[in-house]
Amino acid sequence: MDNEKTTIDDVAKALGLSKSTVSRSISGKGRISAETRQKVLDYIEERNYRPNPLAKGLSESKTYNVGWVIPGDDHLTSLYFYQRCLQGVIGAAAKADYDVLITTIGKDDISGLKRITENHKVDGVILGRTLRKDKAIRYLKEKGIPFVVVGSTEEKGVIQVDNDHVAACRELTSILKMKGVKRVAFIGGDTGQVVTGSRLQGFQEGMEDARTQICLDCVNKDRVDRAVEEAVAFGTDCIVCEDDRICQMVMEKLKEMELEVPTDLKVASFYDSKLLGNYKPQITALKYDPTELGKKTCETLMAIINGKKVENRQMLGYEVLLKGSTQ
Amino acid sequence: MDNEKTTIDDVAKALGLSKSTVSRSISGKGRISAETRQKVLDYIEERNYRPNPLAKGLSESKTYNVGWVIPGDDHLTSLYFYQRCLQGVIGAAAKADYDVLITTIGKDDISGLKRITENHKVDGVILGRTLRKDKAIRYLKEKGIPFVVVGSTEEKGVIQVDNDHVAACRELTSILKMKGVKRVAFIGGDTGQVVTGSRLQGFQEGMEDARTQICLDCVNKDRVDRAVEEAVAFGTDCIVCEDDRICQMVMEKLKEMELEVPTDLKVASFYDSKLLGNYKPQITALKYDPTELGKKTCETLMAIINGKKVENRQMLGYEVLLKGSTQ
DNA sequence: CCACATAGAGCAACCGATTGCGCAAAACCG
DNA sequence: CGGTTTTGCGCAATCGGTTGCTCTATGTGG
Repeated sequence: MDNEKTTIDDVAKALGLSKSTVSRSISGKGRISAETRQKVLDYIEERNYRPNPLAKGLSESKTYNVGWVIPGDDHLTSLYFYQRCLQGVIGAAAKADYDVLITTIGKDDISGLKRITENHKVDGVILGRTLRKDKAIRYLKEKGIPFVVVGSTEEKGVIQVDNDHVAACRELTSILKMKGVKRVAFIGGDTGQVVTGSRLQGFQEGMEDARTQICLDCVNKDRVDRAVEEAVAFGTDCIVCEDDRICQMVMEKLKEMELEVPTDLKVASFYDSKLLGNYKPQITALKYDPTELGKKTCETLMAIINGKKVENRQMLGYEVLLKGSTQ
Repeated sequence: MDNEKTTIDDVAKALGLSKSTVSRSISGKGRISAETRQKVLDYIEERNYRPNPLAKGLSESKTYNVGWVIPGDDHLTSLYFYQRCLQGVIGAAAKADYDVLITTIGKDDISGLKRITENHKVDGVILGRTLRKDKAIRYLKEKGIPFVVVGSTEEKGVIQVDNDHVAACRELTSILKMKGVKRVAFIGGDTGQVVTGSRLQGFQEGMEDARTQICLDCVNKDRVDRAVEEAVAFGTDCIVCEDDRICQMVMEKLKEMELEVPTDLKVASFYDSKLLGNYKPQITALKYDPTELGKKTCETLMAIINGKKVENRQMLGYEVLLKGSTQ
C-alpha cells in the first residue's frame, strides 16, 4: 500500500537533492560526498525504494535479464538436473541484480529463443542441452548474442561450463580396477548425447587393458535387459552404468534375475541422483553439484556481458561416492 | 548483423513519417489511413523491427513479463508436472507478447518472489504449489499484485485454475465399483498437500458405502510397503493409489510379494504420468493435461492484468484411462 | 460558397532512470 | 592572498517508445 510507486524524483524531492545526485549515490559512480550519499542510502533503505529496471535498462541499454533456454521435451533425469542447475543460475543472477527469463526450444524449433532475443528481452543466454549442428548455437553466434553452454557440447569455439566427465569417470573406473574387478561391462545410453562419449572415454582410459564389454544406446528397459543378460553371459563381475536411469533399470533386471549386489557382481553409476536414493546396498556413483554448475555458468555469462574475457572451457569438480554396491 | 538496433525513429525517418504515426500504425490505436498503416507494417515486417519492450514498458507502466513461481525443492513428479505446465504458460504468454520470468521459493523463504515484484520486473505472478497459510499468497494479496494459483489450494478468495480432482476421482472410483470390486484400499501421500484431500474425498464419494481401507501419509517406500501389507491382510481386491509415485512403489511391492496384477488384485492410480509408462499390464489412471492447465492459468492472469473480471475458481477436465491393471 | 466537422499526421511532453557537462564553493599551494 | 585544482552538485539531453493536443487539408451540409 505504502509502496504506491516511488520514483527517483520523489526521493530527490524529499531530500532536496537532484535526480543526478540520487542516482550517483546509489550507483556509487561520480563525485558525491560521503555524507550526502549515506543520507540517500538511508532514505531509500527506509522507504524501500527500488530503481525501475525498465528505465534503468532503457538508458543503459541493458535488460537485466538472462535467458534460460532448455529443451521442452526432456526426460526426468534432465528435469531434475535442470532444476538444481537453475537454482544456481537464479542465485548468481540475483547477485548481479539480474533475473531469469525462461523459454524452451525443440530440436528444430528455436522460436522461443528468437522471441526473447529479437524482442530485446535478455542480455545473454544460457543454453541447456545442445545437439550436433545445434541450431540455437548457430543462431546465437550469427547474431553475436552473448551465451554460455551449460553441460557437454561438441561444438568448438563456444564458451562452456561443464563437469569434467572424462576425469571423473576415469577416476571411478580406476578405483574399481584397484578393487580387483576383472571383467567389466559398461552400459551406456544415447550415443547422440555428447556426455555419453565422454563417460565412455573416461571409462576406457581408466580400464586400460582390462577386459571390458561395452553396450551402447540402451535407451529403454528392453535394451538394458538385453545388455545385462549379455554382460552376465560375458561373465562380468562389475557393471558400470552411464547414468542413474540406466542404473535403475539395471538394478531392476538384476533383481529379476535374482542376482545379488555386490555378492554376485558389483554395480556403479557414473551419475548420482535422487533416483538412486533408495537402494540397499547403496550405489557407488559419481556425484556432481548441478547447483554449483549453474552458479558458475551464470557468473561466466555475467562476465561476458560485462565485456570481460573468459576461458572457453571451464571444468568443475566431482565427488566419488563409494558405497555398498562395490564393496 | 543487419539487425544492429533499429528504433522507431529509424523507421519513421526511412518512411518520411513521424514516430507517432509509426507507433499508431503498429498499435492500431488512433487515426491512421489504411494506406500509411500498411506501408509501415510492410516495412517493419521486412526489416524485422521490434519495438523495444523496455521503452514500451516504461511509457505504458508494464513489464510484459509474468512471474512463474515454483518451489525450489520439489520431487520428480512435481517437476514433470511443472515442466508440462510451463509449456502452456509460455505459449499463452507469448500470444499476449509476454515472457516468463522464473523464480523459486521455499516454505518460509519468499525472497525470490519479493525480488521480482519489488523490482517491478513482472506484471503478475503464477503461483505453483501453495501451502496452508501460504506466505506468498499473503504477500501478494497485501501488495495487491495480480496473481493466479495453478493447482490445488486451500486458500479461499483466491483466483485459481485447477483440475477437478474430486469429480475425476469420484468417476474413476465408481467405475471400479461397477466393475465389481468389493474391498478397496486407498493409499495416499502427504496429507499436508491439499490435493490429497480432494482425491480422498472423490474416492469416498465414489465408493459410497462399500468396504474400504484408507492409508494416508505414505511418503516413502517403507510406509507404502506397510500400507500394501495391511491392504492385503484386509483382503483387498483393488488398490487405488493417490498418485504415480505411490503407484510405482505399490507395483514394486506387489512384485516383491509375488502378487499378480490384475489377477490377484487390481491397481489404479489417480494420477497418470510418464512414471507409469512402462508397466505390463498398463495402469488404469486419471489423465490430466498440465499444458492445458498452464495455458488456461496464464490466460486468466492476462485477463486480470488487463482489468477484466474473472471467476475465482476455474476447473479443467480429465480423462479416465482404463487399462489392463483393472481388467 | 461558406461554416463547420473530421480525418490524417506531426509536435512535444512524458515514462524513470543515467550521464556528460557546467558551475560555484571549497581546498590547495607557492 | 590570488590563482589553480578539486569537490559536490545540478541542468538538461538521452534511451525508445506512447499519447494528448494541435494543425492542416479534405469532406460535408445548408
